[in-house]
Amino acid sequence: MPHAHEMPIETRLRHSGLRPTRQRVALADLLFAKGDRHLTVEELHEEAVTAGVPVSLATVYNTLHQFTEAGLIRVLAVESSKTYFDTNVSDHHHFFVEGENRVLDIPVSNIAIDNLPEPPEGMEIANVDVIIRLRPCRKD
Amino acid sequence: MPHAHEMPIETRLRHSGLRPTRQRVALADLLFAKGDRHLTVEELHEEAVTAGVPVSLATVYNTLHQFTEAGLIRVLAVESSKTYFDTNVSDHHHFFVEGENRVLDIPVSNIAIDNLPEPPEGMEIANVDVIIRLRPCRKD
DNA sequence: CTGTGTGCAAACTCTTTGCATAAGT
DNA sequence: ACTTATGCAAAGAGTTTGCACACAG
Repeated sequence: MPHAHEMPIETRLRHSGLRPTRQRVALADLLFAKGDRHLTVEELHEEAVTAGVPVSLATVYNTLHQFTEAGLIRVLAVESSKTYFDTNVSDHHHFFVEGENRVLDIPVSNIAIDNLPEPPEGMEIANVDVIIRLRPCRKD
Repeated sequence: MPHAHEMPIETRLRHSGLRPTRQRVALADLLFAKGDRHLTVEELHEEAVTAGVPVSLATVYNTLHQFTEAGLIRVLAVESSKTYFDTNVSDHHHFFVEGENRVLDIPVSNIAIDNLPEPPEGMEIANVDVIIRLRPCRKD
């Protein structure tokens, strides 16, 4: 189920220094209304237009980057052509369905990584991404 | 040290159905001569030109994809703008230095992943990628 | 009103493609 | 000779940017 948010979107935006404009509120609604999502800019833009919010593509790009900097969403590096944005910023990992280019959450409790290696001198770990790539089973 | 290869590059290419042309041999030499590497197309192209092999950018793209299909190298999805190629196709994971955009190998023996989740019905795991993103330590 | 945000179109980066020329076998 | 590869330039996808107009406070 979609997890309840602490405060209304307007307030969350304001706290991030973002004025709650029509477009930003509409995009945030689409992003956060239906639970955790994994979207490309193109997909969100299409949803917005379909939903009767004729936002421009450039604004979707800008907005998603602003949301990312504000920590409301995060970027996923699953394949090197499109950028995917994840509305779940908590610690978790992903399945990626090859061919379909679909991203699925893996609940963090399911994975344990042991023996995390020492980062090189002068570096610290910013974050650990695990991507499990899936393909259809071959039936033998 | 660079690990010894089983057969000369010419032969490896031929076994993959690739004619050992000047450009392909030169690129393979650059890729495999100095141990495991993580390169973008641009970087390899520049190396080749510097080394006196005036190969075109398009050919580097084509060649790296052919090598990838042949299983000689593999693609890394570390960030969604450039494609990185890894000359080490064995099972291992990566550090990614943010800011510098540098990729480093993590010896596989250092990481153990427990409780790999069940893939969804009809899917099987093709491969597991772990990317540990690094940033400079903050000195407090 | 004043300062931000938005939309559009143009620019930019990375990558792929088509076709004539060159190289491999 | 015959086939495949290469190079160039043009096209294509995704993304960013500059500037005039519109909106929020």
